[in-house]
Amino acid sequence: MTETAATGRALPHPDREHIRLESVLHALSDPLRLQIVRELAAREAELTCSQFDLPVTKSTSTHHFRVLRESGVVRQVYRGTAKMNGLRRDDLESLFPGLLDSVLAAADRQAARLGDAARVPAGG
Amino acid sequence: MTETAATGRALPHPDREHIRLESVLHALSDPLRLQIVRELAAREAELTCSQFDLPVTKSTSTHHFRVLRESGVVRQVYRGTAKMNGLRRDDLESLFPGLLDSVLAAADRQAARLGDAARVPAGG
DNA sequence: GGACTTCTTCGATGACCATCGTACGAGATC
DNA sequence: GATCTCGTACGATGGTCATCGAAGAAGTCC
Repeated sequence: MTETAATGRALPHPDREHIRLESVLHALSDPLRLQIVRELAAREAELTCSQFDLPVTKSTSTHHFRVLRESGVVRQVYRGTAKMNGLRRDDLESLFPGLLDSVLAAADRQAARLGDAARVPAGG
Repeated sequence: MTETAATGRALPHPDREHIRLESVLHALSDPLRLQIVRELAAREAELTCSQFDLPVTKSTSTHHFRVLRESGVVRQVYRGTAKMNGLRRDDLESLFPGLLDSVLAAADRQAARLGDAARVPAGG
């Protein structure tokens, strides 16, 4: 099958009302995690952890995804052996209107300004 | 005199183009620092360090103000023995349009939601 | 000049964090 | 069931960070 596993392992997520601004800002203040969120936003789709080309080992990668999940920025769901990551846009928008978009726009701007372009903007 | 000292001690600030989004987010991700920024924004004026009622010692306070200054969030200027703190609204707005306001609005919203009200919103 | 106020600097401390490597667990495929 | 892929868990490590207390520097006021 193709939709077997999502049932097996469940991951702990904070409820919408437990998401804290400080935690979200902290999650986004790491370059790697900000990068992850930017790609997630740019693709507007759920992505597996391994689809991100991160310059760190898998352990470290797991760590960063967990920080993003525990802060309420992303939602993670198992699909077979893969773990799908999706931005919690609705929850964030409801709690902090405009915040995520401001941060994403700021990140795009800064990337363009610093020449880090060719990463997310166009969509690869 | 009343405007003697501003000349004496100068404090290092990042130029506008050296302000990094990640550093700003990191600076804002600490509850105490976010509190400082909220008060600064609410009062729309420069405030001395001691006008903030922070539940920490002066050393710690100095530390937090320095993080805010070095990340480019606030501008600090000596005025006699006091140190005036002002939000770098223009610089931040120019670099990251809408970001600061989103964060401030998010902070107000969260404070209201969590019952931390009576702090900044009304202005005392 | 002496006392007072305001903030700084230094050293220490305990917490947290980003990183790694290795070993393991859960599904998928054959 | 063997094997492969994807991600987790654990332990270690080096770095940063928030915090404090005590001593000091800069300015103001009498």
